[in-house]
Amino acid sequence: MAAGEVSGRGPRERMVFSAAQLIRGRGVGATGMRDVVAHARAPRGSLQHYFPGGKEELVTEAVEWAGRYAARRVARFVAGLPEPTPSALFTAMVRQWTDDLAARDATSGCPVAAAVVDCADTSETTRTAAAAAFTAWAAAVAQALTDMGVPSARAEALATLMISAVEGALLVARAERDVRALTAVSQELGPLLDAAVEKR
Amino acid sequence: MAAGEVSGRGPRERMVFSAAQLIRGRGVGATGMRDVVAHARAPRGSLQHYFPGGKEELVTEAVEWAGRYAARRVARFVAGLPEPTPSALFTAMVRQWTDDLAARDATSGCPVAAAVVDCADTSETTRTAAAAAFTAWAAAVAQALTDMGVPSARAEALATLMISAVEGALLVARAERDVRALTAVSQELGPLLDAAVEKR
DNA sequence: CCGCTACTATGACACCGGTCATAATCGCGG
DNA sequence: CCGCGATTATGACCGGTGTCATAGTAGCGG
Repeated sequence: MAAGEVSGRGPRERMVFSAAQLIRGRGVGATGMRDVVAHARAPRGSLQHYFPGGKEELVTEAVEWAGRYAARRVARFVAGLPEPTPSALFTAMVRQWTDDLAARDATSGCPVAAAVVDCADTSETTRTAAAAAFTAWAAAVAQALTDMGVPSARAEALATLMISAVEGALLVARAERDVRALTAVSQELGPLLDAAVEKR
Repeated sequence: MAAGEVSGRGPRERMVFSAAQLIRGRGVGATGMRDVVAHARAPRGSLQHYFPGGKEELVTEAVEWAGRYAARRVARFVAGLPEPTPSALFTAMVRQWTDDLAARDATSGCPVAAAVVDCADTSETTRTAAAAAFTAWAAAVAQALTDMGVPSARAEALATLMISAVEGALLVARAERDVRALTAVSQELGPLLDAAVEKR
């Protein structure tokens, strides 16, 4: 979710990416299809060609994309860790967001969160996609935790805790236009996470 | 935030309440002013009379109302606790949401979160109101924690952690139409919270 | 009854959104 | 060059939005 890269491969992929980008900034309702094609520098006629399901399809796919992205990202984080501890992973996750907030003046949040808020009870398929996104993300985190020695029973619960904390802190941080909440969460949760790895 | 009470005092107060109710369900963008007056059973003409600032004013006030409500609620929770421990307070906070989700099939979230997602970068005043709402809520929690013996330095950080965790878990729970995330968060965070009270 | 303020009623306006209909163009195999 | 499917272009439509203008009513002090 770098800066504003739009040079992804096909027009279709670009549109999905742009949709995610816009949604996470203004919410689903305020994101128009015309805005998406403009942002993706894609032809407007391609909308009804690539997304015959209309806006709902586009939004859903943007959410799915975000879920895959987050999951991939976790794997990359743990790979790049000096020494893999749960708290280090969590710090890395948080840092991604603090960097993102700083880079764009806290004008963007998480697209999945936006989709949940705006579509959870109007579009069943979008809601399901959001749930899947969270699940995929959590699975990646849980996997990383078990690899670090956390009993798999707790790993899942801790993964949802981590994701929930990040997502919530992101909300607060955006409202306050201050990274404070994110760093606080990272700080306070670290010890708890590390304490969960089984000593051997 | 009981069920669907609309019999609050004046028409103005009812409209603010209804706005919060609708916003937390469908988001700000999808909530029309006409919907609000209908839900509040208030005359449509009263809109421009009571809220000359238009939708922005109404939304902002709904957010402020939600913030006050959450803060008040915390005080009531701690008052009703058998024995006041941080984990017990957190469980009570979580339970309020699980009950709410169960009562309405997970069709509603937090109005403040919705406002952040939809208005954070379009309306400065609404964003500020959301920040104030979180701050008020956190202050109430932090106060409760210090009363329980948590050093005031950590109390603030823990309060934002609690709020972030609840808010994030609420998002996940709504997406999954399952209370799981909320209970997991409550479960995992409890010991950490209780460990923060200073033994004397 | 008057006058004044608080409130309500109602219709119109300008605007914008997603979607559809229809036609044009491209690109390539034959 | 033809044909044909994939893509793009464009304009229109319809429903819905927030907001405003204008007029009406209610209630009360004098």
